Amino acid sequence: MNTPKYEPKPIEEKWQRVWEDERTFHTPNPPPGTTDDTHWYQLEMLPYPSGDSMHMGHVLNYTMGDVLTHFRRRSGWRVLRPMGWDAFGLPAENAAIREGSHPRETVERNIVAIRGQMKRLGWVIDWEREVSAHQPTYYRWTQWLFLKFLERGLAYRKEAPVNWCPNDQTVIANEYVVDGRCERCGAEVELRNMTQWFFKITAYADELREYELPEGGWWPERSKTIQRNWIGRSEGAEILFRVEELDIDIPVFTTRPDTLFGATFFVVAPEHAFVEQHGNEEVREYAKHAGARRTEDRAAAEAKTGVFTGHHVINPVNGERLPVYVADYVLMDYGTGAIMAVPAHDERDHEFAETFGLPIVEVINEDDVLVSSGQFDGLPAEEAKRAIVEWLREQGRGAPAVSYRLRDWSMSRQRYWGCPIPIIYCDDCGIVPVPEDDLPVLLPDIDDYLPKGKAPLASNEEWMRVPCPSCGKEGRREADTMDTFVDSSWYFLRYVDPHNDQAPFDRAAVDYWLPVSLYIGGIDHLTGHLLYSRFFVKALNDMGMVGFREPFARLYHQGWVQMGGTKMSKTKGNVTGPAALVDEYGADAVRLTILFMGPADQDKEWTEEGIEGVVRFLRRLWRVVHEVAERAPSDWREGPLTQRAHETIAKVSDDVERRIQFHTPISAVMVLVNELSDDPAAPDARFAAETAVSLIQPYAPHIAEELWQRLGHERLWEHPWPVADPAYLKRDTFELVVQVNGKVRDRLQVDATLPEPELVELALQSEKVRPHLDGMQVQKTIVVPGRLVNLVVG
RNA sequence: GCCGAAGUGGCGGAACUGGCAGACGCGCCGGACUCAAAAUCCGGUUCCCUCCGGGGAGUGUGGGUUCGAUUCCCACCUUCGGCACCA
Repeated sequence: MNTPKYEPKPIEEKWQRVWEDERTFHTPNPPPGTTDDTHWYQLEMLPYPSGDSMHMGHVLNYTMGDVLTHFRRRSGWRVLRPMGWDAFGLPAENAAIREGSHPRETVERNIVAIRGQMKRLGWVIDWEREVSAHQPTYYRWTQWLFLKFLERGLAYRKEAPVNWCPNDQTVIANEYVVDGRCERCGAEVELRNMTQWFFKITAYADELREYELPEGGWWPERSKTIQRNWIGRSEGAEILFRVEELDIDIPVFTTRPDTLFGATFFVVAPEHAFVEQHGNEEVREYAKHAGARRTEDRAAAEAKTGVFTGHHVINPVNGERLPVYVADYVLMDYGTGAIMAVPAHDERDHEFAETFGLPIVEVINEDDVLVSSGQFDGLPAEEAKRAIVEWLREQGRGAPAVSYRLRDWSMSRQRYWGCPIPIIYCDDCGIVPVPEDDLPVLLPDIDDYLPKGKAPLASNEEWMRVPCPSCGKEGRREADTMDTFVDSSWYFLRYVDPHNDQAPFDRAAVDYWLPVSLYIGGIDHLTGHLLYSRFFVKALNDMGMVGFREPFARLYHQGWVQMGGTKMSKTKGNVTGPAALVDEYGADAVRLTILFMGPADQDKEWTEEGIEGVVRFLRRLWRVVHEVAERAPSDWREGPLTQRAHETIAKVSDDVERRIQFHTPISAVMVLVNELSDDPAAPDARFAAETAVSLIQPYAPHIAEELWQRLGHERLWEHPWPVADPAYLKRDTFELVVQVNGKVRDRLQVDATLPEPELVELALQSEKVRPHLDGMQVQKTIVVPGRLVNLVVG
């Protein structure tokens, strides 16, 4: 027998050429009006082309999606599996700056390189649907959607304290400030008051806390909890406090209206308008310094600081005059930026009161009942909350209110490489949207795009000057660009209808495919991209543009592939790519290795050692299949491998489909191949070999296709996924475990049809069991049919 | 501080619904083939004791429920993640 050597490269190139020539992985949309429940939209988060190669984290992510895609396709489903590029934004622009080229050149070169690697890995991707955020055919519709949000009041401009990254020289969103630092570059962010565009994501705060998933959909509980933590909902009341001498009201938000009688002073945040309008020089001086500090630093301060403003407010519930302080422990961006201070029942207020010698009045006793609270005395605190708010409402001094931690999404960027915001400013007409027919507002090519603390586009006079669409007088363009996360908040809709030049997408097509059946991506995007996308879809649904309210029916987070204990990423520089490994061992081996490393949702340390075992397995599979092709009979007769093969089909199918688990199916096929190699001439060896090849195909499609051909067949990629015959999953005999007092004493091969009393009888007679029964009474017998007998003795 | 997840051989991990702990793979040990090596194949590999029949212990720690617990409950330890001067 002379089995040829397994050489992956020519085999992989051969089949990749076939798939490319035949457009094997192109999935056209079904004819309009098609309804079926056997379609699947498989999506993994799209990559940033900020470098010219992938790392092993990408390989894990996309290979998982690939296995699922093959599995669903062969199970008879119509599967959409696209790919695109998150090409705008800081990472790409910074990469271009580093290498001194234009961002467009950098990303387009990187896209070519990464696309080549993806094809070399043999992934099932419908390249005819490829989109990239930086192409005018795409960002035209990003701009169009922005205008729709503007019409609905969901995009707006305001001056507000925003996070400024001094290194990247742009505003960044709250969601991408981590521990007070820029998520991209690690620089400490500063708070700056700036006029910016925002998306009103807070309008959907409550809805985003709920998950309106379709039937069969699921999100990990952990993911939902993290999003809910981020949104942060507190129920309470808004209460008006009057400054008599100024004839103004200052609202506060509190979760503890029951403690209103215990308020002994009042505090506004340094950034509060009251300070600017009514503060004396000392107050404003304090506020200026305190307000410039980051929240993290304020929280870390050893002692409470503040200044009395000289003003007083009236407590609406008892008419007491409370001194108004400005203090930096009150934050402008939560609640109303002002608080009623109840030192007896709030730690921070207590600390402040101690420092400044302010009175402390207890209004709730140990039984959680109100005291010293006028007509509310004796009420349990929970009841008092409602009663006091109701009383305030009657007086016109308060109302129930809900406060969120979530802030509106600040989306203007003072950088060049992004989607232009389609707005024109006119001295007479104000903020004027660019008419739809004039879209896209093209991003001009400029030589000097370096960040300089203000939008680089602003210095391009020719581009900036434009007639006002409303009155025709000269206006000026918005020079900021959009946050990259705007681009990626709707890309999954564009894939469905990527070449549409009349609309961002066709509603019928989108309603057919969406929500995404399974979305795979890193958990780090939970409070950013994933929240933004859900907001977009809910808003689009309210605008009648899509027929669903959640973009992603199921969500799966792959674990980090780490090196040296930290996540592989370009910023950290600890990156290993697949290219060299693919050259040396082949794409199939790399695909198997990354999935065989362990549960896909767990973090893992990358090591090349694992690839050896996988390569051994592939060589063994190769050899055994050749032996089978040569020696096994071509007609099938049942043998011991038949049952094993059916068991493997059941195991692999269930793991992939229901459990979304990828490493145990590989083990199962290894077991089958190991047994097959013991007897490659068995009467059912051919069936076992075909089964092994068929089951490993989603993981290792090239070698599987080649071996399938050598077994005399064609086109495994469209061959129906095997189905386990239940008749073979039942065993005629089983191994009966015999326990005495819970300890295993014997294992007996017994007929599966034996009734329980006979199983007990066999157990009692076992040579290995009898010594353990000596001088003992059998008090109880437990029989688990098909498994074990436990004799309880004493 | 609040909320959540996870702890199993030398290593990655398996055991899905309370029923054989350690599948599969790595590594290691021994053997075959070879002048030799690589590759490949075969056998062994949780720990302790052993008269080689077997016996005992064992899934972070301590308790509990149960005939039976890696799995369920309670407490604790460790690690990781989210939120945190959020009123």
